Amino acid sequence: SFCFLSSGLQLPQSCELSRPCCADVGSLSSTKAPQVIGVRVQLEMQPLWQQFDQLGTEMIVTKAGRRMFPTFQVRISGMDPSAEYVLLMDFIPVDDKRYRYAFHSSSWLVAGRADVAAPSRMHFHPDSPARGAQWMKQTVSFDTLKLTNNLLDDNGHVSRSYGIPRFHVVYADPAPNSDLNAYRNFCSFSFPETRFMAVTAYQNHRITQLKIASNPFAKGFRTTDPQPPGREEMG
Amino acid sequence: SFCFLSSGLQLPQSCELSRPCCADVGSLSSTKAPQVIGVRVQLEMQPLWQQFDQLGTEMIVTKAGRRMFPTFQVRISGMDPSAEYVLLMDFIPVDDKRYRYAFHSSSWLVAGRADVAAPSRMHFHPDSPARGAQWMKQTVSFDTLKLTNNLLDDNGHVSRSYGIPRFHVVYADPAPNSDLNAYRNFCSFSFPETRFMAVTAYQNHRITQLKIASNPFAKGFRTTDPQPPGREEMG
DNA sequence: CTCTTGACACCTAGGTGCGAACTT
DNA sequence: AAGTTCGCACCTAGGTGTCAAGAG
Repeated sequence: SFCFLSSGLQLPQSCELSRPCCADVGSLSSTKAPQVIGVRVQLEMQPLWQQFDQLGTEMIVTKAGRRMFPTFQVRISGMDPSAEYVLLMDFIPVDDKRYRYAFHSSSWLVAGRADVAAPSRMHFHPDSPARGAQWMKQTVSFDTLKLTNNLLDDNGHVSRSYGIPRFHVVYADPAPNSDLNAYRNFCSFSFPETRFMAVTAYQNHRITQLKIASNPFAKGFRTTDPQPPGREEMG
Repeated sequence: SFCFLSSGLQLPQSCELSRPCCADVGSLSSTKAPQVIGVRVQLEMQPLWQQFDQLGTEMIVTKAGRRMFPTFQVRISGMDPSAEYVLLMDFIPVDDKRYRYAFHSSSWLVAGRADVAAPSRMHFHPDSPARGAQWMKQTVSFDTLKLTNNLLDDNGHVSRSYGIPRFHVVYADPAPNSDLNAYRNFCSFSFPETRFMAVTAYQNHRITQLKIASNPFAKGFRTTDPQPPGREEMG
């Protein structure tokens, strides 16, 4: 019943979902450095993400910044344990449309064309840089990352647009002139179930209820009805 | 009235207080690397530290770990802005004695010899490593550092001993074989007013009152008497 | 009208000294 | 007796959705 869920949304062609994303630099130079070629990334809390995605995930954006929920967390393997990496996230638009929510049909409707999308800011993981062994040791969490109104562009027109997180693994090449081969030294990942609509207030009541049910910080809004076992505290 | 305050306590000779501390490696090889030779460190919250020191600072140590109050914070200058540094703290004994508190005279009395002091663990500043420009940009705070019973040795006999924080600036030398010249690449600092007695429970009631008056987390124990203006929230 | 902002009650998470209970 | 540990009430600091008010 959500138009954007059944419309076969396509991500930019340069990005193969949940697989290494090779920037569109031409086939001749698409070789990746050995430090990133084997990197594999697995999304954590995938069942929760899917649960949200089935309803049409909404994320609140505010001027001061609001955390994402669910939190973007990944498990990484295949790094060079002794090599240094920087981990980043940004957000890319899924389409160039803006939406409005039709309460009578409980669905999102196209409501015009989005502003020209300026590249979103890069969010460094606070532990960057660190060695591969450190990153692979445990789940990497972007729990302190905050979404703001200026997320995708500088016009403050982020909300009602549809986007998806992108995760970058950048090998910190110590070689001089390593910037000449910069495209070889990174690898990007996206997960389709993490796409979301940026909003300043929740539209879909079922999304609100799922947030309240699964985000510990929203426990104050839970009713006394016991949750189904195993579904609580998933964030 | 505190014996340890009037007894002319001396720090290890290898450490010149609040000045660069050259390890005792002999005069021939005492040259320091240019990245650390000019480093200057200034203690923050010095008036508060002095206020505590005049009463005889006590710091709670627990099994799980307890923060210091006042917090050890410094401002750094004279680093090479583009060089990488690691910042550390440890704790060194001021003497080899153990103490007990005599409530009738409100003073600490020598109560025996301390255990053989194993080297205390090193506490890395969580932002390490970082470039000099980053460290010098703002106050460097060790507010998350926690004192434990195993602080100075592994026998659990830390309390009732007298120690002082030591702060290390280590230049992360990228050169191969840099460990051969390791002594050249660091610089250590101590501040006499930061010395303290490690305790598992406060002994001097005036210390307790000053902690309550100045530590925001202890606000629940403050009486309704207004504090002298400018003395509150000093931590 | 649609959308955004800000104050608010209610949480999580964790830092305080207190005092009873415990250990030696 | 002396020293340590642990649960506790009371804080700080900050993450929730709600709802009224504001902005366009």
